[in-house]
Parts: sequence; C-alpha cells; structure tokens
Amino acid sequence: MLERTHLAIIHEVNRLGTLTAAARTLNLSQSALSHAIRRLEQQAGTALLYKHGRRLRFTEAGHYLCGVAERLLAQFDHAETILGAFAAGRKGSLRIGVECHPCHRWLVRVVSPFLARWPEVDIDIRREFQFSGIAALAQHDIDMLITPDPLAAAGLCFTPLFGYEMVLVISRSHPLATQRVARPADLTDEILLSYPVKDERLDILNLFFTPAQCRPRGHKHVEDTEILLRMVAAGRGISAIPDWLAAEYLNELPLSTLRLGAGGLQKQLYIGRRDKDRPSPFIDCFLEMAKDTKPAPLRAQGAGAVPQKS
Amino acid sequence: MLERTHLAIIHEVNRLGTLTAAARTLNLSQSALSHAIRRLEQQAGTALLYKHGRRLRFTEAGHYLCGVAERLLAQFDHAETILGAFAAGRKGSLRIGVECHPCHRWLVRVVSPFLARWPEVDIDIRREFQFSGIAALAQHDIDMLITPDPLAAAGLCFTPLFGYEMVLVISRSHPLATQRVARPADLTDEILLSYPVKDERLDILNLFFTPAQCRPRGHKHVEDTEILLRMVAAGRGISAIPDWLAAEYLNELPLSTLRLGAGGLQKQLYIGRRDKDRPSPFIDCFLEMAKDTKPAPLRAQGAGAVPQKS
DNA sequence: TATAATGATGAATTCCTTTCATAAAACCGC
DNA sequence: GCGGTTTTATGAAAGGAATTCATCATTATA
Repeated sequence: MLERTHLAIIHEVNRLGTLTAAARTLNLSQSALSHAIRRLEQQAGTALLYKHGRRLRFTEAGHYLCGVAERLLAQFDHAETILGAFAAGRKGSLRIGVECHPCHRWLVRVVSPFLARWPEVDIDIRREFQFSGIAALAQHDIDMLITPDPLAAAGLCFTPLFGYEMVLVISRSHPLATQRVARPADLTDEILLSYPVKDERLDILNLFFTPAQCRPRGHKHVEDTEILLRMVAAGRGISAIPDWLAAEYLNELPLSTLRLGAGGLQKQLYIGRRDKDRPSPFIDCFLEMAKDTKPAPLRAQGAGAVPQKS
Repeated sequence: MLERTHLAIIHEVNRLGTLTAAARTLNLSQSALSHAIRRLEQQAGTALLYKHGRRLRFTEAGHYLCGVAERLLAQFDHAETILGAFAAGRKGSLRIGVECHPCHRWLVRVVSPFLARWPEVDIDIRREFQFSGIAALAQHDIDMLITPDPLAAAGLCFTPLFGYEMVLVISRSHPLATQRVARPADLTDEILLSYPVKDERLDILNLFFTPAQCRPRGHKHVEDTEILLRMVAAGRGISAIPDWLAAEYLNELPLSTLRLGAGGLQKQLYIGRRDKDRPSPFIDCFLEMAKDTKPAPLRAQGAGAVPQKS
C-alpha cells in the first residue's frame, strides 16, 4: 500500500538525485531507502527506478509517482499546518445559539470585531432548535447559547452578560402614552405583537398577563423587529421588547415606552457553555468581548423612560 | 506525522460511526484503532474525537480531517489504479526516435491504429538528437529508434522492418528521364537536394558519389518532402528518396525515378531497442504493428520503375 | 589503476503497531 | 433499578515490519 513515507522518499530522490542524499535529508540510512523502494516496487508490480551509471533514474511509473508525491505531500503539509492551527486554538468554529430574538442586533456588535480578530474562526448563528437551546447546547449542536432563561442543566454553565428591562411599546398617539406604567387590566383590549415564539416563552404572557389572570384581546406573530415596531407605531398593536432595543427606535418612530407593572419586567441575558469544553483562546475571547459589549441605554425620552440596569 | 492509515481510520469511523465497525472493515482490532487515534491526537496536539454517550463524535479538528481524508484517500486510490495500469503494461509512453527523414509518412500509418488500441499510452516522436539516435536510445532519451543504419552497440538490438531502394528522382523533362539507371558521372552537373542531415549520413553521397570519387555540382537542404519533390519536378535539382515514397508522388508530379547504379542502392529499415528493457505488452504490440506495416510498393511506372524488396 | 561515490543485499536488531485481556461507561429492555 | 449488551479505553505482551549494519558490486574520477 502506497504510504506517505514512500511519497516522501520518491520526492527526495527526485529532488536530490541520489538515494544517499535523500537518506540524509530524511534522517534514514541509504539502505532503508533502498529497501523501502524495493518493497514498494514489489507491491506495485512495476519498477520505479533503474540504475543509470551509478545514479538512479525514474521509470515511467516512477515519474508518474513523482508528480503524485509533489501534489499529495503538499496536501499533507497543509493539513498538518491547519491541524496545528486547531491545536494552537487559532482555528475553529463557534456555533452560537440565540434564544432571544431581539438580541440579533446586539450580537452583530460582538461578532464583527471578533471575526476581525480571529480570521480563522468561523461563526455560525442559529435561532431555530429542534427541541430547545439548552438541549442543543448539551448535545453539541451549538457551542454557546445566548438566552435570558438559563435553565440549570448538568454540564452547562451560564454567565450573566447584562441586565435589561422588558418595556411595553405603544403608539405615541395611544391613550396610555401619557402613563409611565402599564397594568395588565389596561391592555385587555389590545392586540399583542410578538416574535414567532411559543407562548410559554413569552415573558409578557408568563410574568405580566398570566399572574393577573388576564390576556390581551389578540396575539399576532411578526418576524422582523422593524416591521413589528412600525405596526405598533401605526396603532395596530402593542409589544414588549428590551429597553435598549426600544431606545434605538424612539427617535425614528412615534413610539412610547411604559414599564410593565410597578417594578418593571426585569431580565438578565446569559451566555451558556458546556463546562467540560476544553478551554480555547478564541472562545475565551468571545466571552470577554460579549461581556464588554453592553447595549446602548434607554435615554429619558417620552413618557416611559426607564434607566438601564447594570 | 499524519499517515495514510490515519486517514483511512478517520474515514471509516466517520462512515460507520463506531470504532468497532471501522475496525472490522479495516481488518484490525478495535484496540488498534483506539491506540492509533490516541497517538495521532497526541502528535497533533488536539483532540479529534470525543465520547458522546458510548459512541464517538468528531471535534472541529476531527471534522476537518474527515474532509482531508476523503480527498486524499481518493487520490491515493487513483494513484494506485494508475500504478496498476503501468504494472499491467496498459499505460506508459513510447518515445520513438526517427533517423530516417522520409519515414514520417510511414510512421503515421503505424502510430494511428496503435494509439487507438492503447488509449493510455502516449507517443512522442523525436527527430533531433543531441549526438545520435543510437546514443539517445542507449541513454534512455528515447525508447525506440527507427533507422536505416543499425550501428551495433552494446545493449541494443535491431529488428529489420522492410527493405527498400533509394532511387534517384529527377524531373520527367530531364534528359536522363529516359534512362533506367543513373551513374555518378551523369550527375556531376546537378544540384543535389536533400533533407537537412549531415553529409556523412547521406547514402547518396556515401554509397554512390564518394565511391566514384565525384560529387554533384551543388547541394541544398530542404526540410519538407513535398517542397523538395516539387523543386525536383521543376528541374531545380535532383534527389534520392526511398522507392515507396517516390511511388506516392509519381501520379501527382512530373517525376521520373532511376536506379542509383547497376545494383541500385538497397537499404533496410530497422527498429532498435534496448535489449535489457523489460518486456511490455504495448511495446511488443508496437513492434508487431510496425513489422506488419509495409509501405506501398513502387509500381512499374515511368522509366525507372523498380520492384519492391521484401 | 587506485580511489571515491553510489546503490544493492542479507541478517540482525530495533522500534512501532497490534493484539489480548480487562475495565469503564452507557444504553436497552424488563 | 438492574442485569445484559454494546462500545471505547488502557496497560502489558507479542508480533512484525522498517531500519541499520556490514559488505559487495558497479561506475565514475583523478
């Protein structure tokens, strides 16, 4: 069977002209090369070299193998270089799951400089999970999970990134726009607009309406943040989004923000990892960069201004 | 060092999912594979597989190696197939030297069907030699030599192909065109046209003029047979070419052929090889086809018709 | 012609791979 | 939850293939 060492021998003999010289550069004896070539020739069933004077020349088949050697050895070398980059932690891929729909804008601010710093690392962002983000993380479908709901699970660890508040956004012309705080009973005639997520994962339902034992009049799914907020601005519904996300749109659209209940709906974003994953420079770096990237705070503006949490 | 066996193991584990199954198809024990992967991981400095339940999954680096394995193993397999074709004598190349300028037309009739029969054999025809055709053959610059002058040399053997006669061609309007035989003294006022070959390799000089101690009035080199014969037909000179070559042009051009001296200038074409070359099916076949391809005989036509030799 | 350089070869040795035996872990069905 | 089964990991022993050593044969060089 043709092996890499055979190719290396063929290549060096071709490059240097003699077995003796090739043996030197390969740190082997001339005898070893002679035997190795002999074995290869016997297995291949054809001569590769023949004596010409006291030197060697390649047969047709040998010449062909020289070409093969040149190509394949280069590929082996390259593969080992790449493997070295993996070993050194320069190269890899980071599959990041995001369970927080509006987090995409924030994530882009983390990922862009990261990619510039780690040119050999590929980033893949996933928003859809067969079961849940936690399960995807545990099953190695993703390597990191950005989530506001860090369900404790064996083998996983979560690091807090930043706190924020879910605020109610309504049209500036809405009767409630003069209020600072919204109560569930105020909103039972409204249409709730949300990202296309299961009801049980919507905090405004779980933590605001359900405890008060009431519901909005209707509930529609909208995929895109911009469209969702334009619908809110047009008076077609209400929604709950992170304060820092609302801040980005308050100048552009006629929106008002209200606190959800007296204390507000306080949340915390976490980044989850498997704690058994071996440390990797670029993963550590990503964590640092994620921790250092805070969203822009919501300035006092309109009726429902809310200070940013640490 | 990354070896072919490592790639084969990686590939089979990827294909079959378990070490045990991979070991079966590789005719090795599960333990051998486990050890081999462990060694490779230690050398590479990075994990390639990790346990997931009781099965194995590839790390980033391992996944990368899967891709490498797929590509490189295919190339190894292909190389071995080609090597097999060399061993079976299906593939190779035949560098044929030709020392007989006008033989080109005949050679084409041999080579065309040969190439059809041996699609994996490349043919290279050389007419120029640094020293001589014989030397080129001995030095492995060519594998076969077509020559009318088989100089005996150690390690070479020559096989006769066919006999022919060098005939004088002159314009049909030449005063000598009524003769059947030309004598050297008849031609001392003529311009000799020949292929661009050293004088000592021109039979008409060596075997016709020189023994009679005379020379033609002039001597010019012409590369192309067609042009040479058109010049002869136009009365611009005389030439000596093989009878079978003359036969091809007698219908087209106003030429006459004369015997060179009473007995004619009889020649024999040989094919030379190194007798130590190991037998090869396609070389044997080429020899057969060359022996079986006789040039068309010179029909009794014009004044100097000459019967073809066997 | 003597000398140096190169490749070939057979036997001995060394080193690496493989196997064996066994443990540990995980899944499966009851 | 608990045997039974499947799968991987591991250390020690065995086996085998690659390497070396010593030497010869051949060819080029001075």
